[in-house]
Amino acid sequence: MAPRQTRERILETSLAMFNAQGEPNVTTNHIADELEISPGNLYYHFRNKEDIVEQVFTRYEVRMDDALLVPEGRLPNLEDVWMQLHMVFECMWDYRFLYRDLVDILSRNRKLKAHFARILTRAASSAAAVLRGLAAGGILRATEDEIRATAENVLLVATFWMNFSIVRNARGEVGQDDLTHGIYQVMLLIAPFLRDAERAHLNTLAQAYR
Amino acid sequence: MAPRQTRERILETSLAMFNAQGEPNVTTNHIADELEISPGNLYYHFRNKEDIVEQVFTRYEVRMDDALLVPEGRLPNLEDVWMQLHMVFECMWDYRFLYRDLVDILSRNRKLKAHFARILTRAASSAAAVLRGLAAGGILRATEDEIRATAENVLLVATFWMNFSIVRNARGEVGQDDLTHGIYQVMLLIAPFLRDAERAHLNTLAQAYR
DNA sequence: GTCTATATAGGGATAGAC
DNA sequence: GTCTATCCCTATATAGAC
Repeated sequence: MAPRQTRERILETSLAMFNAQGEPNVTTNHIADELEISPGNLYYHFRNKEDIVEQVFTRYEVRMDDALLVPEGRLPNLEDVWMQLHMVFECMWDYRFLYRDLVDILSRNRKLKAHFARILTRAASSAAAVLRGLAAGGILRATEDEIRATAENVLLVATFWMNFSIVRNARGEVGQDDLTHGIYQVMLLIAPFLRDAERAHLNTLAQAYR
Repeated sequence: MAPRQTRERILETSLAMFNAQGEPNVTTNHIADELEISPGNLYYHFRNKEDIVEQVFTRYEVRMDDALLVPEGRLPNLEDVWMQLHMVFECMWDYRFLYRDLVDILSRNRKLKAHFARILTRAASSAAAVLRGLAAGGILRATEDEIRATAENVLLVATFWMNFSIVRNARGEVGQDDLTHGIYQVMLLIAPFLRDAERAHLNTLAQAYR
């Protein structure tokens, strides 16, 4: 088979298996079995398991960098926030293995840790910029300190929302519904600072997910 | 050596090593080495590694159950919230290995998962009760929906604060200072609902940790 | 590019002597 | 209660044939 294709299949299957079973529970042999190729073949394409994780991470990084772009040239509105949260949460969902064992995965690999920290920094800037934009547009009222603290909480809630869902449900899997709930949960962080009309509207929407 | 003592030493050392290196990275052989006992001896006292984790978890559970007790017979004030957050965060710190790899640890053990879910449920009740108490005392103003959503975010931020700290600092360890920052971060979740005087006071205090 | 076969290492766990 | 010795199994990774 063409080299590109096998390499690509390994990456796709690895991602799927990491997401389904958790990265620590997926071995190179499991991946090879699933693809019906030999372990030796897998090691022809990648130096080791960590190499696979790194390549998958790189794709995640590109995707998340895109999701974090803030629309320029105009002030953001609540619809923009909504849209951006969807982009970000869908990216997190597609690479949920990373978030499931975030500390463990990053602790084994300095490069990944540095890159993830960079993404968090970008996300913090993005969140703060959007909040400032909302304030400038009169949609939101908050001091600079409140904006900074809220941006930090937005980051934290978004980053660990899926883990929270998994851990809270005594049984049962986490699905796309929980993601939507997470988006609302993030919106509710900024709700107290919204103009009355917008806050009332948001609270009505959020009823369905409490 | 008396059986109680060796068993006790195993539990203490395991906890220390789990916290320092992460539970997935600590093997039964490592624990035995550290204690300068034989692996066979360790297995005389515990059926397997999971048994050790369960026993350590039980102690965590007792401790957290205590920290989540809400003072009865009077309305809570902000000082109570402050104190309780300290109790809870110190407990989380002492058993931080559990939070570091929460999803992974719980996914391997249904019993632990059920117990942790129970603790989260208790914590949610506790948080909501305290917020309602603050509202009843006129310290805070929020609708029932806002209280519910805020309690959920309090839970999430508290549960994953340490992981967030670890992951955000590109390098360097997490220490007790970060814990204090986490407590402020939780307080800032409820700040928007506080009476003006209390909110101003809190924001002043929080300056040091932004 | 892919396979088979295998080397190496380590972790979990037990048997049986002391 | 503790130790030594050991077994089993799995995971990573490589060598060399095809």
